[in-house]
Amino acid sequence: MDDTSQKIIDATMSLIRDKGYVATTTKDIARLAGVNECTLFRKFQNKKDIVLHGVSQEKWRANVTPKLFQNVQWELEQDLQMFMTAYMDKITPDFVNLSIGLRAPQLYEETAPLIMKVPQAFISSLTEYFRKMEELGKIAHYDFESLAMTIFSSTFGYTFLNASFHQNLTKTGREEFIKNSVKIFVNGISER
Amino acid sequence: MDDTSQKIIDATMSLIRDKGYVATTTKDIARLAGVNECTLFRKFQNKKDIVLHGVSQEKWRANVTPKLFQNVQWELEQDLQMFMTAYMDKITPDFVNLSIGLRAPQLYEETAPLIMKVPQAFISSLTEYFRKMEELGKIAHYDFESLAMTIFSSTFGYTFLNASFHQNLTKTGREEFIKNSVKIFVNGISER
DNA sequence: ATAGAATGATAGCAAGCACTTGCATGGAGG
DNA sequence: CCTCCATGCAAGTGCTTGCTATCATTCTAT
Repeated sequence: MDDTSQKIIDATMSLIRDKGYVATTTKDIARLAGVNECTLFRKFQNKKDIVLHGVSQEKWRANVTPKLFQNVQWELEQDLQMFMTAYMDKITPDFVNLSIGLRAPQLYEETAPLIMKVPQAFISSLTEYFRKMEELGKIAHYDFESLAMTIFSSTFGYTFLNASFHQNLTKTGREEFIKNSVKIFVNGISER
Repeated sequence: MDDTSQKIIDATMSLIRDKGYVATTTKDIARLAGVNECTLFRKFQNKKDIVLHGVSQEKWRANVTPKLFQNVQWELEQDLQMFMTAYMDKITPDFVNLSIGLRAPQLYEETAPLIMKVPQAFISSLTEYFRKMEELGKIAHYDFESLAMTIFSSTFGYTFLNASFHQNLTKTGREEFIKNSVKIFVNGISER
């Protein structure tokens, strides 16, 4: 990937994050990238092509892989905190807004599978983690998929709400939210 | 509101839900509403004006008011289930998609406050509910705002994920999700 | 029955859109 | 020094956009 192409991709993705795909014009892109408009079409077939190159890049892609779940200590509270922190590190407000900006009918078919990968990876890995924790005798049996969905929903929900409404919705900061939520989850599935 | 204007508003809001504000053209609107394009501009000042009339209508607005929280039984598990069920009844996938379709820079200033009202109402009412439950001696003291945020995040997260990915993300159905989540929350804040 | 209001049909406006063409320029490598 | 490739520049393509103007038609209320 030459330098000019990369500048074009970066400009495109930034604009989509801020204004959405349809509202992002090729003139905008050229201006922000600091290149002539016709250069876009020398490097890429069309506007959509730029985006598809963008979403295929590591840089513009959240990298939530099962690898993230290998670094566990088999201690429920610590591990859950680590999972949530890792998710929020990867899924920044910028990334959330980019994902929404990509929600155009013209792109949906190609980009939706990519966007969906992150939640899927998180949920299935978390479910698998719980299964192993049960094997190790550290937690009781449970509907682990439903539990993973509860934990992921709240992690995702907080991330999204924060990206959309900044700090206007709650005073609860990120670390505080994670600590308190994890405590509830841990306590919530413990036997009495 | 005369019939023609209402048809125009309905068509506009449906299209925004499906394609987003920028991708929705006035020709699209006229076709779907079954009226001539120039009629749009006889009834409304411009395209944006149609949307602003739309979002001010009960019909195109989720009605999550504190009233919803008056119908409580002061029984934690039942009440939380009722809150989550009521939220998901109001915030349908259609409404979620509409909210995202309204996220255009041209509209943001005017529509964002309206969209933000729903989470704000939910969180503050829930926090208030917990305070009263403490007064009644039904639950122990806690950081209630943080707790409300955890519960709202997971409710919102599930709703949003469901609207975006349909059933491709989890097999956990709505009732099951609510029941299991509430159990964890209730158990999670109980003393042992 | 008739006036007045609402709507349709048609045409068109300027502006903006994604995208193209032809040619000039500049810088790197042999 | 020359060649070649990447890029800039200016102009322009056909099409779509939001929006308007004019006039004909239909509906409604008295």
